[in-house]
Amino acid sequence: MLSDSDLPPLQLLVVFESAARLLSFTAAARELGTTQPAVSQQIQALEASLGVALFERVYRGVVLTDAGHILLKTTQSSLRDLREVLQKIKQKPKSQRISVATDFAFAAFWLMPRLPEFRRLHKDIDIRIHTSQSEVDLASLEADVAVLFGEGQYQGYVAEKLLPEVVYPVCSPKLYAEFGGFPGLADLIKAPLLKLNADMGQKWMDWDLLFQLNGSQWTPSESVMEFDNYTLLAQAAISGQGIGLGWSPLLDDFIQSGVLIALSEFAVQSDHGYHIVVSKKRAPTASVSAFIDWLKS
Amino acid sequence: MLSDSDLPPLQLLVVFESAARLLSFTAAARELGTTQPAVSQQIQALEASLGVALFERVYRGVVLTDAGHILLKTTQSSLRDLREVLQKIKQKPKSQRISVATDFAFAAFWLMPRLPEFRRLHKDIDIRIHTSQSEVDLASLEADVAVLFGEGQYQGYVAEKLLPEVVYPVCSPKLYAEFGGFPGLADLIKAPLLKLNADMGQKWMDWDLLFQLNGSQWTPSESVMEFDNYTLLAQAAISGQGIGLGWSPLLDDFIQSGVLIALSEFAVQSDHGYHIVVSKKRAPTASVSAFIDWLKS
DNA sequence: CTGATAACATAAGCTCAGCTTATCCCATGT
DNA sequence: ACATGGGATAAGCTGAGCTTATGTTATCAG
Repeated sequence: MLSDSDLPPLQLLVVFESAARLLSFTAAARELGTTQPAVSQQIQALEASLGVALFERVYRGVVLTDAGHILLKTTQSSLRDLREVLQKIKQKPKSQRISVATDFAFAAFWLMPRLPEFRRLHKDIDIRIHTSQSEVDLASLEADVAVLFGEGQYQGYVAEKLLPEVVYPVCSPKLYAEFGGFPGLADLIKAPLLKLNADMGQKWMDWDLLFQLNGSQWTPSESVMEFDNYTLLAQAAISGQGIGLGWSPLLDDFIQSGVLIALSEFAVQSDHGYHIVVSKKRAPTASVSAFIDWLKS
Repeated sequence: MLSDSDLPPLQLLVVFESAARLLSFTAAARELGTTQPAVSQQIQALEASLGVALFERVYRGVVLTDAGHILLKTTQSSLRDLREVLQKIKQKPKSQRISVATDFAFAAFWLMPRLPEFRRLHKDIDIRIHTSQSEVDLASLEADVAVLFGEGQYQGYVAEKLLPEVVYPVCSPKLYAEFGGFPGLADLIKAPLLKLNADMGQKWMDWDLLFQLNGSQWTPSESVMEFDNYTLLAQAAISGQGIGLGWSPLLDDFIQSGVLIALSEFAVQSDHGYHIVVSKKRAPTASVSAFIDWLKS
């Protein structure tokens, strides 16, 4: 239904509005950076397409007809509205706010503690974080960038390794002292072990694999506490309820501050890790690139 | 302050609105009667001029960005407003209402009695009459057409003779009977004479000139009543207060109905008269031409 | 009264914006 | 693996929209 067959070239309305406001084709030409004959011909073209006189030519200028007055009123308001919305759009670049998708653990232990630094460096960039306990669904999520744990293979996306998966047992200093340390792997199972349920689809390192990679065989400890949520597991470890698996660099801050002790001699590494993932369909904006550079630093 | 340097070419907004509504450049091209590459390039030009992406290109089409949504809303309302006002202007041609300038006498005695007939013949034409007792000031009056008494010379205007000045004494049948008729000019001055003051700038026939044109010399009657307004003079004649000068065809209706008696043997004609006067600056519209044709009939 | 001035109208010529055709690329569906 | 749809891009053409030049008219000033 809406089509331009019933509209004259709209640029003619811009010229009309200027001439009608200034009541002079010569003045309009000056304002529009063109010439009087151009304005004269364009007004003529507009009047011809409408079949209505918009101006009455008088000595040294023009005056508006009734039809001209009516058209001026609407044209001025429409042009004003359009100018305002175009100005609004230009002032709010799409790249000013970026959305980041990641899992809960990375968001909680790594990103959130460090985000103030990014914000200090980039005051004009607003970060919105989408987190999920389960595997992030990239297809339905329109994030600008994702930081995901895994192998780094996502169809339609480019993934770049950010952090390798380095895992080691961690416990509180209190528990460590209570058991007199853990010189060997076999000593670990004397204490309660904190286990993350891996049935959420996440390919996380677990105790079984850690023992294998350390050249030993995992035998279930008599006391194993299971968690669905890594943050709860970490809290349990901090409060001395058992030994958990710590992922570098998620728990680095706790280890550095002495809240947790890393049993680094049992550290293992896999080919998994956290990756920066962006869509192949969109070149990253300047803001997204700035965020990615900061992640890598 | 308002200038087009801050507006993109507005035709781009027409193309944008179609593509945004249909969410497809190909469909927009069909609607606008052009081709998909043209639409693609125009949208790109618009996005480049704004520095903002308005569409996200997806499989088999496009979706709007936030900025695109904002722009669509305003563009649709502005285009709708403009379409409506342009339609309104086209439907109400300026030529539907015409303004006629004339003097009071012509308006009162000739035009107004006949106007219903014109209206019956032209139901779509609205007449607006501007009258004046003094000489009509054409320069400041923006009438479409004027009917003026005079010689027919007006700078910047085309004048066409409508009615010659034919003047004769008139009186009421009562007065005529009271004086037993007026066989000769000399008999006229036995009765009171009604005189129009000519100091208004109007070049009207007066008693002096009428006597001269009848080969006699005007000697003031003992009883002369003067009037500034011809309608009052006519009323005085009708009510039997004296003999007045009647202008054909202004008083034709009264003579025909017997309200007044024309002393036709003393009728004179000058080179003055009523003229149809139109501006050289404007070709008459169809309505004005219809009115002029009707005047002549 | 004459000449100057301002401003719109018109004519003719030039040029590049806006269109076209052709082709490429990609995602999806069968 | 092939077909299809739809946006992106390149290259070429043309006429809309501009320019310069000139004509016309009304008004003003000397």
